[in-house]
Amino acid sequence: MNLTPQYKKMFNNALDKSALKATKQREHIFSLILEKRDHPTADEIYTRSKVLMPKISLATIYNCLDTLVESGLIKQVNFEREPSRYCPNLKPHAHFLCKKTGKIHDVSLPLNLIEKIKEHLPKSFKADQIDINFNGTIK
Amino acid sequence: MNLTPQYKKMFNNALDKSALKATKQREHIFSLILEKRDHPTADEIYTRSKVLMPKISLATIYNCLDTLVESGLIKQVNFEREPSRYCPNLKPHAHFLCKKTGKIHDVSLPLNLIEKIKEHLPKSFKADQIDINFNGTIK
DNA sequence: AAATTAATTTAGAATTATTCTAATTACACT
DNA sequence: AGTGTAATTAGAATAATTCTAAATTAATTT
Repeated sequence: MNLTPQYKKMFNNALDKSALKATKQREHIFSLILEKRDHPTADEIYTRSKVLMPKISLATIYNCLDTLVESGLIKQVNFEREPSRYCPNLKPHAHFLCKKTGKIHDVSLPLNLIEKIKEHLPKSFKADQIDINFNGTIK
Repeated sequence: MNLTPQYKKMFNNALDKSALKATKQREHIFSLILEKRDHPTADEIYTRSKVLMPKISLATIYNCLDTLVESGLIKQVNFEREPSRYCPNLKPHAHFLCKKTGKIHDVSLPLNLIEKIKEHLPKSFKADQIDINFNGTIK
């Protein structure tokens, strides 16, 4: 529940820019995602949130996660039919899901590689977002 | 419900290799996905299947789709929290979801570009699959 | 600082996609 | 044709997410 001054500033700016309010719940959830960078699901975030904020509701978790994604503070990660996960890494990167452990790992990618992939889009396609997801195992 | 001889052979081989049986339902669903290459959901496939096979059940649709994916005849495509979609294009390609129309488009990619992306994985990461998904709009 | 207003949170119900269960049917092999 | 195992089926169950409507709160105005 304690954002560093930089993150606090980032948090306020991002919400301000999207005309969203800085609430205790949003800040708490953002800080939890920053703290343990393990791509938690909404339900895991719900459990962690209740430690310090026992009255928070699951609907609020979903609402807050949506607004944090919308304001660009976190990213939503989706693998197949699994529940959505959330990630505070805003640098260009891919995700790797290990079948054995079920854990997701960030794989950083150079921006110019991502640009290169985008070059294969037809001219009329304007991409807002690109998701690169690997499935496999880690020895 | 009529596969060309090539696809029929491909269908039988793929199921054989995985020790799965060639059933009317599996063949029907495979042929529907090949026929209208529009990335349908399980529910859309259910509706289309019932035209010629009115007694087919939704559970069978899910079962068959899973076995077709498992045997490598089709690919499963997932975008965010939307229902899974299915794609018969087995060439290396990405998917582009247009926000305006909700339609998914194939974007073919050279194999060597995909190899290049994989080079960024740590040595111990063995990728079985890579999904590249764009979100955006088409003018 | 109190009042206002619109956004946010909340609990619980509702929805949606998907999976499970247990009985029936059909494929592939002899 | 008969046998054994895998697949299909209808319907119930589950899991993740969204919706609803009332209560609360943040930010703004007085």
